[in-house]
Amino acid sequence: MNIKDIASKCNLSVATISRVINNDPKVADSTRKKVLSVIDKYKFVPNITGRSLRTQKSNKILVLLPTMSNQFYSEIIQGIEETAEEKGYAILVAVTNLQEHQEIKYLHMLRMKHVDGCISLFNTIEADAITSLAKNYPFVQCCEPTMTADVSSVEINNRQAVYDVVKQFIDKGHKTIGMISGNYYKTSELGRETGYQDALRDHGIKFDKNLVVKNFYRYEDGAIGAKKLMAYKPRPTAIVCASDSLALGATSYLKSQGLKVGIDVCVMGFDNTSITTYTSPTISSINQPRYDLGKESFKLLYEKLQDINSVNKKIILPYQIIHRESTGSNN
Amino acid sequence: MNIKDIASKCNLSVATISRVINNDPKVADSTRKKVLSVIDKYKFVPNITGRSLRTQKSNKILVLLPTMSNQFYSEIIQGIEETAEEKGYAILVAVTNLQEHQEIKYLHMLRMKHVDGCISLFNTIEADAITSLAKNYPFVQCCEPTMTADVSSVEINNRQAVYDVVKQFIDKGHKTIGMISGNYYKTSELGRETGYQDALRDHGIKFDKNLVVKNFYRYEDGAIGAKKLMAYKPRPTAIVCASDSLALGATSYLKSQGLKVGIDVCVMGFDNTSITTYTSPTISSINQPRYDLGKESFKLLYEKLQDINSVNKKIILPYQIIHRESTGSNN
DNA sequence: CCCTCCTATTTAAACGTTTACATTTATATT
DNA sequence: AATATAAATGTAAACGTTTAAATAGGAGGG
Repeated sequence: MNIKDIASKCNLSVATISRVINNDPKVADSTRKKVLSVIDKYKFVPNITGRSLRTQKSNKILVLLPTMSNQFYSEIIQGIEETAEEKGYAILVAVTNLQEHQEIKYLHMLRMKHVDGCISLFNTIEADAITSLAKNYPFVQCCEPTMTADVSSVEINNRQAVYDVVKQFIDKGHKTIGMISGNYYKTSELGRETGYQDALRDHGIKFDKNLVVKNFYRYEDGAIGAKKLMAYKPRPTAIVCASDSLALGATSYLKSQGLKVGIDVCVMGFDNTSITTYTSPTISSINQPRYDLGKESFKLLYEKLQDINSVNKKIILPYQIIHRESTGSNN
Repeated sequence: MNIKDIASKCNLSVATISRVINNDPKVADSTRKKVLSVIDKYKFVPNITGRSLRTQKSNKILVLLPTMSNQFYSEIIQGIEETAEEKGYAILVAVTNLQEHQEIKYLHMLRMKHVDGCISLFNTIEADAITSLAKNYPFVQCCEPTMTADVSSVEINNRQAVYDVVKQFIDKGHKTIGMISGNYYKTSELGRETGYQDALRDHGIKFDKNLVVKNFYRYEDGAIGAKKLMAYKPRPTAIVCASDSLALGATSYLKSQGLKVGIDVCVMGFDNTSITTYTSPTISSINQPRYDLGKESFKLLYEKLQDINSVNKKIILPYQIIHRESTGSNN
């Protein structure tokens, strides 16, 4: 069943059928009604490949993830998906596992026209490559824009978020505050570390690099980080972590040492993933507006899909600091 | 740059170029070499849409997920992806959020020929619909085959897994064993509950439905379930859960009541997601071979892609019971 | 030198759309 | 009624491939 079959059943040309399908106003109401009824009767659905070939559009966009096993991305994808669907785009999710060759392979889909555009949650390729990619293809970075690359992006103000948290700690009387971070050396991570340093500086506390432990983002690394920090003299009374898994690992180490988390030592996570409420104590965290990060990313991409030469925008969305038991809150 | 351009640069017809691209043996070695060098020189990549239109194949398969926010699916998808790629298939991930209309929408991609086949991790539509779908399109169910549907599937023996766990508990002297399960009433869930009942029966313990609490699969439901079970007289000394999140919730409730998990009460989870090692105590769990579940699913799908009339197979893969602190293990 | 039989290559149709352009039909204007 | 204008519909090319069927070019046999 194709458009030709429908045409012959309607005693019309394929062009008219196509016009009805595409809501072209230049077709008589009576004709339109007849065509629609036949389409409905035979449950005809236009072949997307034929359409793609003719229009040179796939109406698909690629969403590039570093990993599937981070709960954080789930809601971002939902935000992208629902917004994209409204505009007639389907999404295709690919996972790089932080492998550059995988990333390159998937980005190739843009050049091969398998997809019309791409929203990337994490890139390992260098800034120049990103800039040139973004110049030639609809491309948006979400949460983790590549520094110095000229590209549209959506993120939160990571620096300010950690700044606020550290300031709150200081205001509450904490004098020795540690940080457990990662070793990706990417925008969000560096922003968070800068926020930490800036807050200390602005409140008259001297920065000591021994109070910042950098490693991977795994649970274990949180525990290792906490152990190192607890060896510092005087013992830190607050720790801000660059992810929830780090905060969780840190918490577990602190508990194992008989320290009361939220009383003896406060711990702040990052991303507000659901795991923060599954633990004892529950973990305070910085919430990113995940759904909206996805939604705004697609909106930016859509501008590029309409006009590849449209100006690159950098969108910053608000975050929230959520206090739970690990920072002494009881709710 | 299309196949025609390459042809004219080679002074050959498009047919020959196409043959080279598709490794057709009926082309002279010298010609092949020349064509390949030109293709390489211009970095030509065949347009997939043109090919799809002509061959009536998309070389894409759909992977249908109930949710993105379950760590469990991540590795299954990886197994599918890597196996699919070897055969030249790309995967397209879609999320139903357990909404039937979403599921129907995505399954429509099969009929619309957007994808050549589908591996589904969870279906809500009825058995007859699955059977008829599987008869007409390459379709495989992974982990959660629809009962009574005639369809290829891959899963573990859920009944046996729980049977083994309960038997181990009994062998260790436990007399009162509770279960916290879900209320999906799907194959895996019912299998797990049957395993629980059968193990009790086979070892002379009378089944009491008050020792099985059914609710959602959320963390909270684990806590609620544990609370109910702890009210039972005599107090259960072991609990087997239908998921890790339930086990986690149960554990947190037990701890809040001053009970030592792994000593006073043993808790067993299901799926062996990474969270089981992030908690204190660490949670014992039943491991499903996730990567292989994905891999074997694609292999089954591939048989269907080759011949839609090939016989439906049911593959059962092995599981492992992983003991951690929550069942008294100390490693 | 002619014929047969391969092998290598070309030709042209087909896949299912969309759309610029051409044509027909209806309506309005004089 | 004749003409101009607008609206509705039709025609045919184009998108980039693959692949039957046709054809050309040799090699080998007689």
